[in-house]
Amino acid sequence: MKKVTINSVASHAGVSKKTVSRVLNNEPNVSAATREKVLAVFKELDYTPNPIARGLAQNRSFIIGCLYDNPSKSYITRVQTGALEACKENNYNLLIHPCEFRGEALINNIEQLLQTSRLDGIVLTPPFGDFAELASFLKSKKIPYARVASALLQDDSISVRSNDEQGAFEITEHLISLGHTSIAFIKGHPDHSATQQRFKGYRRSLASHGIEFDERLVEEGNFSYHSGVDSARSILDLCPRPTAVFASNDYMAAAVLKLATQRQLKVPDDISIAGFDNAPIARHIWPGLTTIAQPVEEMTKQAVTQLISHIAQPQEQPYQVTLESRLITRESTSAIK
Amino acid sequence: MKKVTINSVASHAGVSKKTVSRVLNNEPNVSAATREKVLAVFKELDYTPNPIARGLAQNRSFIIGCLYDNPSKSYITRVQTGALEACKENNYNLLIHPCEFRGEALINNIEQLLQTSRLDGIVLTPPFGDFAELASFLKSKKIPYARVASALLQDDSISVRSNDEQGAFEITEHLISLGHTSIAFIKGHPDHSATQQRFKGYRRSLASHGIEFDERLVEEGNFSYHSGVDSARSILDLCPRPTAVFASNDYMAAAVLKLATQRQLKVPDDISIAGFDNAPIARHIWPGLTTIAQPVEEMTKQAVTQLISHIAQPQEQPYQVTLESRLITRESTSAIK
DNA sequence: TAAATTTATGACACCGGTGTCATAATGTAA
DNA sequence: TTACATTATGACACCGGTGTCATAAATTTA
Repeated sequence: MKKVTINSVASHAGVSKKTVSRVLNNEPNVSAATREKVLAVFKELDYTPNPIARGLAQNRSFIIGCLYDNPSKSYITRVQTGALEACKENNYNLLIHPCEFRGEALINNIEQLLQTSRLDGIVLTPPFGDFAELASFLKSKKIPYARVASALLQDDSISVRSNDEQGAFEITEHLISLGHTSIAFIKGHPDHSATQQRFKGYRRSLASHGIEFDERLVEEGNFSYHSGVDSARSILDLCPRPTAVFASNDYMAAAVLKLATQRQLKVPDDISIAGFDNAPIARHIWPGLTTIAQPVEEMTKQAVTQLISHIAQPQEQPYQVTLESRLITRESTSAIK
Repeated sequence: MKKVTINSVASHAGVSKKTVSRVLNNEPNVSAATREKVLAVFKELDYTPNPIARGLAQNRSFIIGCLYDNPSKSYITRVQTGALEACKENNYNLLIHPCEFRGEALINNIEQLLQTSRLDGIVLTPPFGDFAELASFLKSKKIPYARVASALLQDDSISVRSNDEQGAFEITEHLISLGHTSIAFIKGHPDHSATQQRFKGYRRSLASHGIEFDERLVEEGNFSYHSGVDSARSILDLCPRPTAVFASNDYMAAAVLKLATQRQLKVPDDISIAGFDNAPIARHIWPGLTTIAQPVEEMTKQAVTQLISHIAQPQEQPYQVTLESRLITRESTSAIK
C-alpha cells in the first residue's frame, strides 16, 4: 500500500498540488467542479494531509504545551481534560510538561522545551500564570500563551479564571451562617495567586460580620495533603479549639478530617470542615466535604480555545474572563451546637 | 534576530549542510577538525535543529501517544509520570489521548489520531493492552506499541506488567492470617485483564486455606468509586455480614469504607477493608487502606523506554517483564475479634 | 611512485506540504 | 467586438532537515 500524499491526489485528480492544497485549506478561487473532483479523490484514496509537512511549511506544530507544577493530581487531570477538549475540536494536540516552578532553571527548561518541540502556544496553569518573568520571556520569543486560574492582570494576555475571592467569601459566609465565629484558615501555596485571593475572601466575610480576625487561626499550607496534616495538627492543638476549619483546598481539608477523626473528634458535630475546588476526594470521604466547585475544565477549555484562535489569527482585544464558582454543601459542615 | 537553521550554520562554518547534518547525528566520516569547527558554530549561533523538519525528512514525529480510558485519575497521572520520564530522557514528547474503549468507533478514532499526529509509537495502558483487534490494527499500520499492566501474551510485543494475581493472593493471605474467613470481593472492570488476575489470586488464597469459595460474596465493580458504592451496599446488606472486604482497587475500597462509616460500622473493628493499587486516597482517608503497591510509574517508564529504543532500532527479542508488587498494611485491616 | 583503498566532503534530490507569482480562462464594461 | 477585471490554475521556490551518490583528499598497498 503506497503512501498517499498530496502529489498522488493531484495526479489522480488531474490537477496541480497547489490546487489540492487550496481545496484542503478552503481557499477561494477554486471552481466548484474542481473542488468536487478533488474532494472525490480525497475520499477515494482516503487521503489525510501530513501534519508534519504542513508544520514545516507553515512553521507550526499544531501542538499546545501545558505547563504545570501542582501537588493536586486531580487538578492536573481536570486541566488536561479541558485542554484536550479544546485541542480535539481544533485538531490540535496536547503536550504535557510538568516542571518545577522554583529555580532559575525554569526559563532554561522552557527554552529547551520550545526548541525541541516548536509549540504553537502554551497554557500556563497555576502557578505559572502569575510568573511575570515567564510571561515576558514567552513574549520575547513570540510564543502565544494563555493563563488559567491566575490573577487578573491589566495586560493583553488571554486569561480565564474564576473568582477565588468570592468563592472563599461565600464558603466563609456559609460557616458563619451556621453560627461559627472561630474559623481556622489554612492557606495554600504562597506562589499561587489563588492563595491570596482565598485568604482575602475569608477575611472579607469575617469583617462583614464584625468577627475579629485572629492571626493564630491561620496556618500556612501549600495545597498538598501533607501540608494539610501539619496545619491540622496545629489547629486541633489550639485551646480553645476553633469550631470550624476552612482549608484552601480539598486535599488539605481531607487531611484535617483525617486527623480530627483519628483524634476521635466527630465531624461536623465537634468541628466543621470546609474545603475548596470540589476535588473528587471531597465526595469520596465520609463525611463529604463542603466546598467550592470551580469550573476548572471549562476554564481551561476556554483558555485553550482562545489560544488556538489567537494563533490562527492574532486578536486585538484580550480575552479575559471570570467564571462563576458555586458553593456545594455536604456533611462536613453543620450548625454549631 | 534571524532564525538559525542548518544553512546558516553551514555557511558560517564554511561547510555544506550535509556535513553539518553529519555532525548533528554523530555520523562517521567527519574529520576531527571539521567537527570541532561545526560544533563551535553550534555554540556561537545557539543552534538547535528543527524537529519538524527532521520529522518530515525521516517521517518521524518524536512523539509517543498515550492511550487511556480509566476511571482512576490517579492511575492515569502515575502512568503519565512514568511515560514522561522515559520521554524526557530520550527527547521525545508525550501526547495524551483519552478515548473510549468500548464501541466500534475505537479503531476509527485511533486511525484518525495516527493520521493527524503521526505518532512514532503508542503506549497502551489498561485496558487497551488486552484488546487484540487494536494490537493487530497497529501492527498492520506498522506503528510500534508497548503494553503496560496487561496480560502476559506469547507474542513479540513490548510488555511491562506486575503480578496482579500474586498481589491479590498476598493481600487475601494477609486477611486470612488475621483470622478472616468470610471475605467479600469486589471485581474490577471486566475489560481489564487485571480484573481476572486479581480474582484468581483471591480464589487461590482461599483455596490454599481450604476456605470454600462463596459466590454470594462476590460483587461486580468497574474500578470506579461509584461502582464501589453499589457493591458496598450489597455486601453490607448481607446476612451474615462478611468480616472483611477486598476491593479490586482503592477507589472501590474507599467507597466501602465510606458506606460502612455512614452506617456506623467501625473499620476495622466491625469490618476489615483492603484495596489494591496504593492510590493516594488510600492514605488520605481514615483509617488508611491496606493495599497492594504496584510500581505503575516504573512499569510505564520501562515500557516507554523500550518502545523508544525499539523505534530507533527494532529489536529481535520481545521485552516482557513482570515487576514485583508489595503489600502495604494500614489501619483498615485488623485481626478478627 | 603509481595504483588501490579508504575517508571526507559536497551537490542535489527528496520528505509533503504552502506561498508567490505568472498566466490562462472567464466575466464584465465600454 | 474589444478592452479590462476578475477568477481559476499551475510552475516553481521554499520550509529545514536527511539520504544517495559522485568526487576529492588522504592513506595504504604494490
